[in-house]
Amino acid sequence: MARSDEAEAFFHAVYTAVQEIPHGKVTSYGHIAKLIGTPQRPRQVGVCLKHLSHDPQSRFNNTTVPWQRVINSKGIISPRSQPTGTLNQAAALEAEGVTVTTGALGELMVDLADYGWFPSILPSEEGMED
DNA sequence: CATATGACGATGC
DNA sequence: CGCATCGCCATAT
Repeated sequence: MARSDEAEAFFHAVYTAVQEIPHGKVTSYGHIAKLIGTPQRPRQVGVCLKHLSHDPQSRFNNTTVPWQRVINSKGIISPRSQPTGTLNQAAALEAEGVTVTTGALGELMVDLADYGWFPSILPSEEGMED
């Protein structure tokens, strides 16, 4: 157990919330952060996905967690370090029926008005493990 | 252990 | 309404 329980709970919360995203829909890092009760840490949500295990044996990995459905609040796929991953994410989204538009600068945009998934935040619903 | 960085977001101007 | 800066905090070096 490398990470503390608190961090592990955060990771778990993020992955679980991401799995709640319906097929063919997308949401933002900030919204995920709000859903799990930490609206001040949208960056950490990205960290969780970056650390997402590639091990098919793991409970949460890049196959069981639809990380591709998580983009930034601008409706643009976050241009991380390499364009390959970004393009891979766009391809995965299109495979689900999500239309991805390529901007003049090569930014991959998704129409949040059509594919955005922003459920109401009910504290008694997400934070019910009391 | 101190500094830098990042798959973000809000705010200032 | 686009760009600069700050805040947030786990990881990396």
